[in-house]
Amino acid sequence: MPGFYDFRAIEAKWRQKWRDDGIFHVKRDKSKPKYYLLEMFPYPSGKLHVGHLRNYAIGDAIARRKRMDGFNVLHPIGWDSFGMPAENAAIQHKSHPYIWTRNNIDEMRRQFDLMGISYDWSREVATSHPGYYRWTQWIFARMFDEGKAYQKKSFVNWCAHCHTVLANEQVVEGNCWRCDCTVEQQERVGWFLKITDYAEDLLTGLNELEGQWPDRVLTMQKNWIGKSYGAEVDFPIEGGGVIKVFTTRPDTLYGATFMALAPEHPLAMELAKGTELENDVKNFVKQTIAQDKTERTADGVEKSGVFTGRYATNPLSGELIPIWIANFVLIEYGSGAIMSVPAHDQRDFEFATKYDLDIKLVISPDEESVNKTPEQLELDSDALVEAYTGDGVMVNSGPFDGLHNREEGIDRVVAYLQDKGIGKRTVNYRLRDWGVSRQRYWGAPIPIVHCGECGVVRVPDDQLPVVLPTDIEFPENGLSPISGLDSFINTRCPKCDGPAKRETDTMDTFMCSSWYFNRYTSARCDTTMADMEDVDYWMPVDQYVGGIEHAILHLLYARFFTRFLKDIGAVGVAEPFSRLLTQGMVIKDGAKMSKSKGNVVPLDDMAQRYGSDATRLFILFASPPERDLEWSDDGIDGAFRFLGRVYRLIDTNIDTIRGGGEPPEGLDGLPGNLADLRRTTHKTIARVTADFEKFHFNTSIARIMELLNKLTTALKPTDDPVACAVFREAAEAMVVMLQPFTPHLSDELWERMGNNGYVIDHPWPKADPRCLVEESIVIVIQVNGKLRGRLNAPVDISREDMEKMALANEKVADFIKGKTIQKVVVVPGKLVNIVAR
RNA sequence: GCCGGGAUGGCGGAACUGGUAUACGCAGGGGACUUAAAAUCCCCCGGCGCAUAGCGCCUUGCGGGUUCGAGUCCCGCUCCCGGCACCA
Repeated sequence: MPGFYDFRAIEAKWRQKWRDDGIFHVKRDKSKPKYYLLEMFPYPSGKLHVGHLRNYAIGDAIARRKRMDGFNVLHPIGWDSFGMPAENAAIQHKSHPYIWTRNNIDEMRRQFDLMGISYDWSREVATSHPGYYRWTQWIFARMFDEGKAYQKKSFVNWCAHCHTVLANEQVVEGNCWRCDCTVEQQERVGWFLKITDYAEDLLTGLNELEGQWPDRVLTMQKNWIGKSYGAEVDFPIEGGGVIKVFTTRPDTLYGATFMALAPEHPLAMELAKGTELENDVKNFVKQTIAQDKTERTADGVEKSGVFTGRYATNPLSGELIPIWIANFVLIEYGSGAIMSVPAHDQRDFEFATKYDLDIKLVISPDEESVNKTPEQLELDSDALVEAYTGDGVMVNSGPFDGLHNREEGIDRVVAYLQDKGIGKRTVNYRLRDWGVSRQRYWGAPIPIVHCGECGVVRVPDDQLPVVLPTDIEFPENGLSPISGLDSFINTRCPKCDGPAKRETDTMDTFMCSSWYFNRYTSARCDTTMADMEDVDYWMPVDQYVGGIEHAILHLLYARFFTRFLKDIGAVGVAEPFSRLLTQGMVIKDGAKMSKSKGNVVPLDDMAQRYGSDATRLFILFASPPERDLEWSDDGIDGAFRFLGRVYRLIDTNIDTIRGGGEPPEGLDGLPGNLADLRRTTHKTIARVTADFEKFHFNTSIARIMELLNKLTTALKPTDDPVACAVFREAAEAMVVMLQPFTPHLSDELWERMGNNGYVIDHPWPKADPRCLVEESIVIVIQVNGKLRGRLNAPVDISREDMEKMALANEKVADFIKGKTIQKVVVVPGKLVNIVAR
């Protein structure tokens, strides 16, 4: 049946051809500029829905377009296939995570292929494959050797439901990022990566990403790293020892009237030992630590504390100040101890008021305060109803009195401390080391052996990978199956060959995803993590596409890994992702589309009803990429109708189109209607090209729809070779520009129009400036800024003529009747505004 | 509380650098084709008013301002979304 858009047959046919010809298979080729386009690889959770598709449809459009621009495009895909859902599903179905994962990967691979995404499947990786995690372990080993991976006992985030430790980045508002359960603090031994060694570098690196990454991602990372400038100061404890504090306000040191330790601080219990307050302290510490962190740090929670019975000396004023333990002091920030300046810090103020501690004003907004007596200043302190956190003149501060706190005070106090050897200028970061031990099974084993003789020994490179045993059973108690698996645990020490035990914790899966983009450059390399020549050719990723939810997690970790890998010479770049696009969520019925919400639209259904092309087209048309997208079942109908119209128009006029050769140059000599069509064709090319550059796919598609509307009215059966040529040019431009969105249909129509090869290998069309020339222009006429008429005028009309034409206009006359013309504004080639009052 | 982002027809969304607001699509209405329906094609479609082939007024969350002219710039609000939040 002519004109019937048989998308099922068309899509199957072209996918087969692409596969047979291996057209997405790329090789390193130094004669061509490279372009590395990457979408964040998925966790293989099962069936894909249209919400998932968005990420890949955006990436594919860019990858296809770049190839048309002559780039050697690397567009790979793989699977972030270690992780808890597989393990949980396996436990539930009495199966094995390996089976579950493999089945899901097979299913998702099929669906990606069904969508016609231009992946080079020969580079597919799966993080749970020993050929991959061998190199994750290898990187861990390098980190161990460089002192960047270490073991320590500390308070860690524990999710009882998931039965594992979580990194700080994986705790969202006190809850587990996966299961949303409350996270508790537990003291445990675990492995950490020294991401803090890179804090400064990760921060300054953000500068070069400005304009290339979304601002909000940069801001979020900056806040997360949380750099602050200040000083480290030693406070001697009466009776021996010192307490180190970090402060951003050395200028207020004279006002420090007490100290406060975090309950977890090692000195907390020790100081109270032997005093009559020992029991109170013990109770308070126990109670506070037991409290979960959200509760303890929640908004409006009252500050509370307990006196240790001990004193320290304020190193500047020489006064003895009491040492307290306070719930609002955090062990993980700074040194876990603070100097408290109630007059100038709101928290300290509240605490001091509650426990009746001294408040000493040392910064005054009022210049005259310098001349006040100590008694008067004391009265001022008593009069405070809240902390004064602003700037001013230093008072009550010995030799520093009279200095402006910020302009001079901070520097002078720090210089003094440094001089006396009791403090120094320093910066402090909020970023903590990354805890990577997981007490779960389905992850890469940490390549470490514990030997009674040699201690902690890393597994030598030639014994990697440490294979995750697959012949396991899940114990009832929720523990990892390998934690009690003797055949795995018992081994020999690589150093002394004595009996030793394997580490049974596995790695955080974010480690697996922190370097995968390197692996794609030489996915089957078995001598190293990635072949150096390939990494050098392909890295960095030119355009990364993914969800905003990884603004900190994955994107920060990957930046850290890349810096480390550069330091050891394994990669050549420090920043892995030159440009980042974060796509919005797909919303249905007011909520993010997700399996757990039960509002998913399965991809298979859409492919079956409308085809892959229509599904891809709609998801790119409905909203610009960065914004959220409201899924509409009716909307996809429209996309499908549009493709049907494209198909029908070309199919039913195929002879006319095929009759056209190269159109003549420019617009000269073309009859009006053809000149008009040709102008539209080239204008559309110009606009689609520009919009695509900015990834405004929605408007790109809208322009192509306009071209179709125009061509539908213009295209008539004819033998005239010139007309045929103009029709053909329009039809081809449309089909070629649709290729990044609807590749199957484009190739089909391209072939029918008598062309060889694939559209993706055809260059993106160029707008010919000679075809953009307008015959006449519309001049807008306004009176007092209001639209009163439009006129056709020659393109080269002069300002004077524009003004004359406007004033001669009847409508204008009506509106200026009885008024005086005060001014005439002429915008050449655009508009005339007559100001009459 | 602090830091971002946003608010445009019934809906998703357009609008270059301050210069024709509502492109494109959806939904809706009317018509053609058909025995009928689907599909397709054509027309209409922000609101109000009137002397209704037309004309006028109003309209981009609210209130001001700058300007010949503001969806766009400035000031002050409201609401929504996201991030951070006792960070010393």
